[in-house]
Amino acid sequence: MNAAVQPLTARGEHSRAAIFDAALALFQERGYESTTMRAIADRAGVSLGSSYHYFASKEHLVLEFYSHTHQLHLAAIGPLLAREQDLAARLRGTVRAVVVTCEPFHDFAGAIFSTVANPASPLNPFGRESKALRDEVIGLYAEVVKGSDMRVAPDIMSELPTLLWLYQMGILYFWIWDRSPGRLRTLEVIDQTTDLIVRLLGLANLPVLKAPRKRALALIRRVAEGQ
Amino acid sequence: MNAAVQPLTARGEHSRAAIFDAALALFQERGYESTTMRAIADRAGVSLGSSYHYFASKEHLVLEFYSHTHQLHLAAIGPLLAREQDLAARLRGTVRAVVVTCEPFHDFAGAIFSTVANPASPLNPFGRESKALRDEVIGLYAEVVKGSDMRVAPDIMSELPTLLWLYQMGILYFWIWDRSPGRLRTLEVIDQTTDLIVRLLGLANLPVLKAPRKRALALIRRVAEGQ
DNA sequence: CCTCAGAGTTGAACATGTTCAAATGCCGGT
DNA sequence: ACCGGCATTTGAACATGTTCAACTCTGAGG
Repeated sequence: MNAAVQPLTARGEHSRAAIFDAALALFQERGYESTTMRAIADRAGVSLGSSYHYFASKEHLVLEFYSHTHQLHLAAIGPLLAREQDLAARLRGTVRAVVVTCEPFHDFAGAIFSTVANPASPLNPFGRESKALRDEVIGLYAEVVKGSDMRVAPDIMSELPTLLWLYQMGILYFWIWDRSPGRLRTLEVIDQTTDLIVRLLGLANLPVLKAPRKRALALIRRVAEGQ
Repeated sequence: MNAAVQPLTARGEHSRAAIFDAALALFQERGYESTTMRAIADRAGVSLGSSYHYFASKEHLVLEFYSHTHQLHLAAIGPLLAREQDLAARLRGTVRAVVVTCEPFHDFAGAIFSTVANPASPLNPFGRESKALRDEVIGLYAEVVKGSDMRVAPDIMSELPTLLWLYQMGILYFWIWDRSPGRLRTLEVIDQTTDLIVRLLGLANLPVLKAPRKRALALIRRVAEGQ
């Protein structure tokens, strides 16, 4: 699998965009598996080979799709983060916006999660190729917390954004399976879990819990240090 | 994808076993992706078509592999469960045995997890085809708890085995990524998390925590009810 | 020994992700 | 106008999971 090429001319730029747009449309219409690279190339008006010139594999089209939805997500929560100070509201709004933003892609999101979980896949969330995007999302959660009026101790803060990113992935996995109308169950679970998280953060400051807190943090660091 | 056939003669039984053995050996030697169905058929001494007669797909070979390791796991923990009464020890031993049993397959376990996570895959842990095995594993964790001297309230007990099954999957996912020598990090994490779980179960009985406990259980049920 | 139903087996054919060497288009320099 | 180099494009060829219609084998019944 050769690395994909960045377009250097307007013509190339146009081709690349056409390929991605075609892929996005076809994924939505027919799902991930049923969309063939040939069909994508056809709709984009390019040859099969050209698709591979700009995207190293079908999965890399999905990686691009991530960035795409991430941009939509950022746009969706901008106003909220600008005005709201309450951490629970910021967190709830941010995570709700994730699933709302992804809703149009719900039907094929499941297929995508499969490749995501594969350590061998370029898309896997811990991998090199997805690092840029991962860091951006983790950074976003850092901002969600820092922009609130909640005071979080430094030792917790150093792990919290990563934990929230993991939490968001868990919510997404739940959402994939959610068949309830309007995906209401996912929204409810988000409301309850974000509330729970904020409560726990409040409790963590109690002096009584100093020892357990140290223990928990050590465990979390131990788990996280591998990456 | 047609359903696979159960062998009805000794000859068929022999073919089926040869195919599975060949697949297992090749998966270990070359990994999942690099093992082709043709190579499996070759080594098993049957034709390509025969493999599909007994296993509906390459993924179904992996499902069989699950059952296989599950049997190994059961055999490994039998003595422990028979003699040990302490819940922490039972749980630690059981989960440790999972990763120890799976150790020979570590290199290709990652590839397998990918298909597992895919809602469209027959292997996905919530799906119909893996229900039998899933129920067996959940049942095993029920036994791990019930055979201990720990008293667990009925409302918790009704969710606990499923939660422990989920927990085991989380450990396996961590184990897949673990590159530490002897997979020591995974073992450490198991020790600490099983300890944590048992402590939490102890705390859950405190009258002070009655309300939060009800809330948490309601949330868990809400999350679980979809399946 | 013959028949036959059905279990078991086969390999060619197909679909689709991927590779690659060659062809084409484009542009700055002369 | 021509050329050289580079970006871009192309589609045939390949690898591999999967399907399927035809074939072979086996054992019971007569």
